[in-house]
Amino acid sequence: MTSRWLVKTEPETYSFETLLKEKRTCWDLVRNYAARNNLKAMKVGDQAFVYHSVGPKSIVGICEIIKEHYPDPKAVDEGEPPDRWVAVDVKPVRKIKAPVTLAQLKAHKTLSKMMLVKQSRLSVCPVTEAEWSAVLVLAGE
DNA sequence: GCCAACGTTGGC
DNA sequence: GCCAACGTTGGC
Repeated sequence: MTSRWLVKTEPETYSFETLLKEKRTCWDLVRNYAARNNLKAMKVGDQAFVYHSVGPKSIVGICEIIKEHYPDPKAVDEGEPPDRWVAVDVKPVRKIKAPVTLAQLKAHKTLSKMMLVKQSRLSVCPVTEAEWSAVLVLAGE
């Protein structure tokens, strides 16, 4: 049973375009327990929307989990216990046809209830199957 | 740049 | 273990 997710990133730090170029990356630096728990629940093969949290705030693409959670190396470098913060590895799947903005999500009956909208501070959040397909519709797919 | 909402910390 | 104070984040 695969699940759907949404991960946020600041395009200046790490954009979806960079992921497309690099082909895979370590999704690290999550420092929030709720988000961390979501990372831990991710399985290989799960897909996630990639959301740019600055600039035009919008969902821009899809990535896939290729390695399940392991200790975040940067957190360990900083002296954190290895079981505290985790990272996963992801690869890009594709760019979506048209980015879906936060404003669009808020205006949508189903998507306005998304955890991304409700709990804006959560950087890794689950997406339901219904939300997943509704976003793709807005993306023109 | 401001302010509201949320998370985390620390004192009791 | 609770709650107030503080710090940080994110939307506008």
